[in-house]
Amino acid sequence: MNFNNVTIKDVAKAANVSTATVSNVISKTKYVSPELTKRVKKVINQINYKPSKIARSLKVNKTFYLGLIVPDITNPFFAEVVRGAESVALRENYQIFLCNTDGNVHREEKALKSFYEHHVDGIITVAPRMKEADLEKYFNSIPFVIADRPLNIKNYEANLVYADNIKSSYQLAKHLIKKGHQSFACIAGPREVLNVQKRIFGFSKGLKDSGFSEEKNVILYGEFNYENGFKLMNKILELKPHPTAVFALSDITAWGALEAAKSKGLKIPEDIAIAGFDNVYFSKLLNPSLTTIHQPKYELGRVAVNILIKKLNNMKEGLMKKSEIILESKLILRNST
Amino acid sequence: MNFNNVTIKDVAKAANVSTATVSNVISKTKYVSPELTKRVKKVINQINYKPSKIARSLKVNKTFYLGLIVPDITNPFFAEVVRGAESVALRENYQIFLCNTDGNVHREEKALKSFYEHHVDGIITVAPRMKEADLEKYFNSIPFVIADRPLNIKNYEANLVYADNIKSSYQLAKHLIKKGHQSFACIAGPREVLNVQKRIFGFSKGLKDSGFSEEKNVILYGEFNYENGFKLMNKILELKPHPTAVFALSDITAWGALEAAKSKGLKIPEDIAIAGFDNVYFSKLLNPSLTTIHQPKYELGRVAVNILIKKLNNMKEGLMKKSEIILESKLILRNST
DNA sequence: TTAATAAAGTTAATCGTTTAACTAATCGTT
DNA sequence: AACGATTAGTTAAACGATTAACTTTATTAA
Repeated sequence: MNFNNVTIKDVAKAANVSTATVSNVISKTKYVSPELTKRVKKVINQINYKPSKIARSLKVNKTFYLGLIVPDITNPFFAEVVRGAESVALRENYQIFLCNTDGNVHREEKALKSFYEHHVDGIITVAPRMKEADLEKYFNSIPFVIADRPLNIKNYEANLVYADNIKSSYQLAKHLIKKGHQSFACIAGPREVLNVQKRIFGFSKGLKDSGFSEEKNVILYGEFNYENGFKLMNKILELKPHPTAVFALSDITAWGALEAAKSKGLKIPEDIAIAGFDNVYFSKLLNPSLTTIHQPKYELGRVAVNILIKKLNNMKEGLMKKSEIILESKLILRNST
Repeated sequence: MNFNNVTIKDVAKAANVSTATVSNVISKTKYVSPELTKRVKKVINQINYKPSKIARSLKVNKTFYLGLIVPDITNPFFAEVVRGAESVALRENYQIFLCNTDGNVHREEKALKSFYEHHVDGIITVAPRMKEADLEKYFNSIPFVIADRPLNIKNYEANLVYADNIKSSYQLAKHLIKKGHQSFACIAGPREVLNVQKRIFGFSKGLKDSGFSEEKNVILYGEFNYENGFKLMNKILELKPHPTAVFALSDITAWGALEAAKSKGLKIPEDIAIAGFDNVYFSKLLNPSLTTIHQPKYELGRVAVNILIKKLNNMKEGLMKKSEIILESKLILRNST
């Protein structure tokens, strides 16, 4: 690998052909005789010519770049989504631009603008926080897939992928009831997040169907992080008598909750049961291991990019239909409940 | 944001000026009269013109892309490095291409080639596994920073950043000795990794300086992951009598080791002490919390990109000097030892 | 008054590809 | 033999910016 910029003209000159022929040898879009093909290929190897993707992008108006926006790669949930996304992007010869936003709407907008100016072919955004109306502006103007945010598809020409929130939350409620619990709490994420609303909905429905009234379920909202899990669990424990089963709507908040309970000397699951959501890799290593709801994270990334690329390939035919893919989630019973 | 491709020509036509003037208004490289400036800016806003970075890249031969290669973003250690890298890249208006390699040399090469063809301005590679001679080919031909791999700088014109391995490993040995341990084991990473060699070196030196012979320290090599920590800890426990203090050379292997010991019914740190390396966020949440050596991960990423960009800016002046920055690491005592 | 200089724009070449339009040679038919 | 069709290659115009070289007009100095 040398870095002197050899161009297609150098190849053409050395092989004594036109640049068009070199281009055709490389892209195989037109027949070139074996002799010329051989000659050109030989020169390409000799002078180590690598076509400039920048120049190509400019000409054909396609970059093979994908923009990927996530809240925080440090969160193992999103890290796995990214790996999934990357796996199919690489297979299809797309390169990924990554941006972290920490759930900050302003930074989401900045990332989108930047991607736009860099002429990415498409964008996938994971768990975006911006308002639906703002989001809509973008996905109406550039190929776009929204992962992990269950919009009401009826209202939008959007392409969505997310895991089912309701069914498994419902199952979790049933499971906790079967274990004999009578009073419950949820450590939710931010109130406006649709995933949160759906998980709460499923869980509440499970309780209601077993005859528990709404007062039997304390719901506290906050950010999806460890500190918040810790803090809100302490709030819950101040209630007398306190709920005996806690549903944290993400694993990392569940970890915080677990730690808070342990530091107060409570035994888990005997004194209080705790469940999470996501089934992040390390949740099974906790002590006690965490009951949680598995989300197919890698798959989420995979599917998102798949849809996006399918969309890009269909653009010629003018297709840009809406779509909604709901992946299966699954209740995983472990020792914390 | 609309996606009809308005170009500089459209602006020029609408404002009744030349494209050169438009360009000068935007880049401020030449004086343009207030009247024209105003007219041009107005048009730019009206038709929502965004300059094509692709076209610009082609012309000025600079992309403002940076390639970032990491083994696995799912590993919280690398995730933090990436965040650090991103923070300064964004500040300096660079976009980051991300590639995961799972420590696979072949995929490292593929990523490098791909970055090269995409005309990234520079590459930072975190903990690369390829042979030094191969690595050298690349960092001699494209602006390059190697993070988290302590080459012997005397032999190379390389730019390095990594955290000190030796001193803190030495301190850990001393700490374990003070706790009364007499026989030791290391669950190392792959034998050929320089970080591994240095950590082992520091740890061994600590033992030797206190009069322990080499036979008192069992060293087992393997990959840096949870499963391997689990497996090798089981091997260690088969020894009779088994070592009472174990140094796992990364936190995630330490977690595996911890779990293996616990599942055999051993009490930690009473029956066996375990320490890790990295101080990944979640290590303090384990039960017991993990004694470990803190690496400034975010800082590692920050510094790497800083050096790279400094290098890019100095390229005009022909500067491409070697450099080596060793960040401080720090022993963190917790409950597992 | 006039030549030289400076100021404010414009023109057009350029970056490295792709590709439509063209040319020249060959082939097949009648 | 002559015509059109096919084949295999070349030429040159894009793509959308930047920028050196140029033009035109205004300003200055002697």
